Amino acid sequence: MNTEKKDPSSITIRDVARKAGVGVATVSRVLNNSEAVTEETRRRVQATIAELKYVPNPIAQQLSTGRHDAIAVTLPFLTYPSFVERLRGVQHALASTKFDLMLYSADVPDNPGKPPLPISKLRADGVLIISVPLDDSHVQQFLNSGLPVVLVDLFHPDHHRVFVDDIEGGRLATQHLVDLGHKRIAFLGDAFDEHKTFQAMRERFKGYRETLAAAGIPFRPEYHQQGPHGREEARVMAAALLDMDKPPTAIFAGSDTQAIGVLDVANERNIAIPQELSVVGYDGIRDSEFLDLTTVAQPLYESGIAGVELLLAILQDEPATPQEVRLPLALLPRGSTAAPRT
Amino acid sequence: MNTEKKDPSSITIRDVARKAGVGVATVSRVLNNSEAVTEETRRRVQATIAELKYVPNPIAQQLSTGRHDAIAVTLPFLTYPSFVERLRGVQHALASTKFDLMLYSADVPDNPGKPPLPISKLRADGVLIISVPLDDSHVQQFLNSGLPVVLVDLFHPDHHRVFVDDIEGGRLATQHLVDLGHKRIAFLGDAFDEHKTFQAMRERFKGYRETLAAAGIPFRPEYHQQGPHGREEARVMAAALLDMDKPPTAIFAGSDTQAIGVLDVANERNIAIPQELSVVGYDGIRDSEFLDLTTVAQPLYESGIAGVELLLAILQDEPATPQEVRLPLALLPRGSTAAPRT
DNA sequence: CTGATCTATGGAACCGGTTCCATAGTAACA
DNA sequence: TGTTACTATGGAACCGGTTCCATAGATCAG
Repeated sequence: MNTEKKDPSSITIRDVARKAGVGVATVSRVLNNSEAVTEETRRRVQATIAELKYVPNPIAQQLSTGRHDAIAVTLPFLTYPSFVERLRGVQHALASTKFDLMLYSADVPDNPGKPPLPISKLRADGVLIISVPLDDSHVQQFLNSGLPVVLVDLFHPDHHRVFVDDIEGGRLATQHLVDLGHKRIAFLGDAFDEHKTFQAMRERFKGYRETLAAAGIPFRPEYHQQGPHGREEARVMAAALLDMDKPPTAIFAGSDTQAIGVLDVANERNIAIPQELSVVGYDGIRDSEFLDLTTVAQPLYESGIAGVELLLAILQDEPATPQEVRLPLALLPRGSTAAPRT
Repeated sequence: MNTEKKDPSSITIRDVARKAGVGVATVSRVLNNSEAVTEETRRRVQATIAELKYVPNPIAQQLSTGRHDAIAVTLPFLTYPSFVERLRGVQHALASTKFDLMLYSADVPDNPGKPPLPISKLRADGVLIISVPLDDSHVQQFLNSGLPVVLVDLFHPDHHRVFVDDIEGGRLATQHLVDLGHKRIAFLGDAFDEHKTFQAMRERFKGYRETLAAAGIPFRPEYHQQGPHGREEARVMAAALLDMDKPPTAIFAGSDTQAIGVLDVANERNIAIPQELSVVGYDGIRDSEFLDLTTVAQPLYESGIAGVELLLAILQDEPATPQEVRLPLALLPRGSTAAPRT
């Protein structure tokens, strides 16, 4: 529909070869500075390249080499700050490489159940899957495709991954509250899903229960609220907790977003934080600092960087066994937690 | 370095042609369901394709058609919610098309002055530039490259764009404060830069001054604070305003992020909002709702959608003159503004 | 019934690189 | 000085599609 575009870069490698009086193979060698080319011919070719303002066509390079020089990144729709923060890390890490970043959203509004990406037509050398709960059939597709995959914030035994120890994180948060003297500690988080790769919430909960048990505090099922992720949804769950006859004196929320929902409710009801209610979040997003929220900080930005680095390493070596990179967690005690009133 | 990858998709169009007993041209015709192919041969070819699980190699398609089936999106590093919101719109709009999304960050920490993207090696059919202040030399490069470009939240006379009327937005915010009876109205925003395509802040300021003038309120230069963007930076500017002998009774912040910085300071100093100080923001990010911040809402998500739609339309038609799509603004009066105390 | 027109189809060129392989020229060795 | 082993280089095949162009067979008009 458009035959004669303005094409300043329609100069091909053959034009360069002809003008420089060499063969195309030699030009190609100069471009990839491979093998031995006489210093003199190299200079001549380079001069011609500069003169003609020749730029190699990346698509042709891809076709003949089989490489794409691109990484596909899938992550949930960018509604939560933690995903964005991870993506920033990915972007940063990729910026200093030759790889481009192809972004795929796993969950487009129109099409909630859609498989994250059409693997067969993926034009990338590797895939980074961040926080997208995949079910087994998708995981299998990736394994079959032979495309290198790195999971971030996800777990599957057959895949490389970058992770934090969420059980430990659950312990850190809960132990902090126990240490402050709390006995009535609630957990507010996402609903669990057995069949998915996203297990973080389950593990945080596990750490919570272990710590309660170790402290000799019985687990009270009514103190465990679970529901869809989101600030609004968290408000509803927090309200349910605070409406109880014996409301908790501390709430451990599975994410900062949810913790902020708890703070909203406390604010509405004039419940003093931390005097009347202690709140701990999880993630360490930027807002947690502004809100003076005690939280278990995980290296979000760094996880993006680590994911890229791991993927690039795998692209080179193709290791036989799944590689794992563990990132550290840190409890950041801030103003939203204190000893309970006695 | 890796000669024999597992290659389930190493079946080529010629394999299909041979097996189906037709020519490659016919297979190609079936793939692109172009021209006339007998219903019978079509079926036979399709059966063979299914049987062999043949998937066309996208790179080869790109090479021969010259298309990329990808859109490059450049935007500032994802530090502010408004950029993310726009990106979400882009992502959503692209999801229902055949186009992939290649993400480029204009401002990588390591490399602040770096040109947004290496145009020559851009593997995309078009470019969407969102909120990235470009200087003229970059704009020129794009124009020379012949690559279709759409600007979102930016202005340049030679480029297509999606925009809001920021002068009008400045008027809306200021008029709202004037109508409430304020006389001492400050403006707090980014520093201007003549040579860039990002002119929004200047225009909001222009709307502010026009409205003041129309209301017969003299402009007081000391009520105009400008500095780098950011919540923290806004706190400093807000503090300067509130430290004055005759502090403003209302502050119009050029963005919600900056307005939130103002609220921070008010909160620290126990200045009652809106009784002692009215605050108006700009953008309508999600947090503005939670914070009950009066703001001039612009359609951020929709701007991403509109940008993609405009770009795709241009890809088809290549219109001779720059196209413009204007999106509406709306003042959302909320709890952060009220009449001044007399 | 025959020549003209149309339709479905196949072969081959093409997109623009990379790389295998053959070769001419030179260096090294005996 | 003759033979061998390199080295630098060019030609051509190749990656896997799309599409131009030629052709065989079918259809139609006179």
